[in-house]
Amino acid sequence: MDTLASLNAAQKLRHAGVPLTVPRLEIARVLLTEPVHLAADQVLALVRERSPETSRATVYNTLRLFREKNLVRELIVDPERVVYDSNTDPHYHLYDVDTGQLTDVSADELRVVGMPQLPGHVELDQVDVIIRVRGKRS
Amino acid sequence: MDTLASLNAAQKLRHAGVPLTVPRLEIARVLLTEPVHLAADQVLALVRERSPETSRATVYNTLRLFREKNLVRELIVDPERVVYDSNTDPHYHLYDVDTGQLTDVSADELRVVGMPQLPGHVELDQVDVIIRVRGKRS
DNA sequence: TTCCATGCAAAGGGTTTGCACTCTC
DNA sequence: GAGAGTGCAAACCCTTTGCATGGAA
Repeated sequence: MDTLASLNAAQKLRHAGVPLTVPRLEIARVLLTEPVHLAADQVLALVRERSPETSRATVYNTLRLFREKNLVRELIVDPERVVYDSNTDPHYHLYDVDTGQLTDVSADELRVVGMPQLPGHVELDQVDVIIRVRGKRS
Repeated sequence: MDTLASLNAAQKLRHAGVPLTVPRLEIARVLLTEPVHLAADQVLALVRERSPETSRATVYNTLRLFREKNLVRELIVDPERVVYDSNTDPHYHLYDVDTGQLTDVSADELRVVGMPQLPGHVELDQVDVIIRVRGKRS
């Protein structure tokens, strides 16, 4: 239900300590009410369906803010564009390089074994696993 | 030794079925004589040290060609630029998001367990693992 | 001569920046 | 009224493209 979904989005923003504004709520509604993989331009287009005056800069600013607050995760799978993933739990990805389709792979299903020891001056940020597939060439 | 290194590069090109040209040899010398991680612009700069007339377009064309011939591997770790890796054996990467430093992690050391079954219409291209680290925030 | 490769410059596309305006506390 | 957030447009940067020239088979 739309109202409930919007509520959840607002709650997530508050919980993350993000001051509420109209554009942020609209972006959160698009991005944070269900698990999605969206590029910035797709977010902009979806937000503009309801708030046509929303600016590109605001979307980019907000996406950066959401990332800093760990509300979304950036996926670097394609040099063309960054994809924002609203699932911030540890998980991995299957990426079809032909279609651009991204699919989650749960961390239960797939594990990374034998993590190397890290240099002393750094700490782990995150582990990305991208299983790249393509249409069969037969 | 430079002559030998260049020879190896030329041999790799021949073995891959890539017709030899001066720019290709220069690029191969930079990229294929030892394991490196280089962005296109770095390749261009290094090549121009010896062949200042080399064009950007030729470098990009050649990098694409080398990738198609599996002489190099593209690493998508940073939305800013694509990195070319002259190590085409299966292996993974440690990436310092603060410094941009890339380090190889061998496939002996680290394993990906529990590969999901792929949809019938696709085939595996490659598996990327990027361990993202950052400087410790004391 | 035909085709491929190269160089140069300009275009393209995603992202960021500068700046003025508005709103809020 | 100070600071944050927004919108608009232009700037930016990496990469690709168009096109004319030059060489190799």
